[in-house]
Amino acid sequence: MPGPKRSKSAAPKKALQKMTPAALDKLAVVFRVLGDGGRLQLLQELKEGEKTVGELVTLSQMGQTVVSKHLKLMHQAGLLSRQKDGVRVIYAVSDPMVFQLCELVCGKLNREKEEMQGMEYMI
Amino acid sequence: MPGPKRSKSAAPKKALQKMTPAALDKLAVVFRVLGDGGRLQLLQELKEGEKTVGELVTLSQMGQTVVSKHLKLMHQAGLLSRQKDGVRVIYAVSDPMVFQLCELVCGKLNREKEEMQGMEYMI
DNA sequence: TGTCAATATGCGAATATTTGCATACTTAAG
DNA sequence: CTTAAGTATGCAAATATTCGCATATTGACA
Repeated sequence: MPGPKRSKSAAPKKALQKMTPAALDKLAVVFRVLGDGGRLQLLQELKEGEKTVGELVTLSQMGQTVVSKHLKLMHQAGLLSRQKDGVRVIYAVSDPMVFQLCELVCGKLNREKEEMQGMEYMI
Repeated sequence: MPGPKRSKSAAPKKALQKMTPAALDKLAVVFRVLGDGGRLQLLQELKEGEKTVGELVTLSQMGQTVVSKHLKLMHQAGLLSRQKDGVRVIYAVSDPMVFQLCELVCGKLNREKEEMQGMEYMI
């Protein structure tokens, strides 16, 4: 019996409603869509305002096909709105929440970076 | 020339510092780690407090190997802390920010769901 | 030292994602 | 109707991720 250093009962306190696996999967989909540098770059460009696919291709230096597919994915995930203007298609961020998400994570990453300052002599 | 319905200049307003592709990739990694239902389930269990690998295996119904790997990934991403207790290993959420992230996204998903209410007769 | 429990890791199969070419679709204009 | 610009899509190759078995590692204890 590996030492009783830690009580076995793990706080069955509140019985807070847990999300079902299906709900967690939907949540995961959104995170996965954000989990690509190229898509984050497009979001960054769209932060300044709505843009057409062509404008995003120019700005991002990515191929037209790839940009189109990234935009489609983000639109399907509900992150972007889509509006046709003649032959062009204008995409825009549909909910600024995405930027809050990025800021939260960036904040954490920056905090981690700071913790590393002055540790140049670490083994 | 497809109609000038929309001005060509796309607001070169603020020149707000954009993140480099490398920085965006680091951001993307964190989102990707959150982009898996199994890992979100583990985070959900860990919300109640630190737990050992074995406890998480029991709670999550996932295989030991998979749980161990998910935990390793989240630890590498800086989401979990890791502490040994004899032969056991105790994991805990290292920054409650992850729950803010989940709540933000869940909020959006729920808003979308509500918008769908009363649309039973949609085509 | 030998054994057992808890956790981690190497490896391969299954699966999913990303990318880009070629091409199809759509709309405006001649 | 034909053309051209802008965007989307089918497909296949490259790449990455997930999963689980078998096995290695670690620590406690006899």
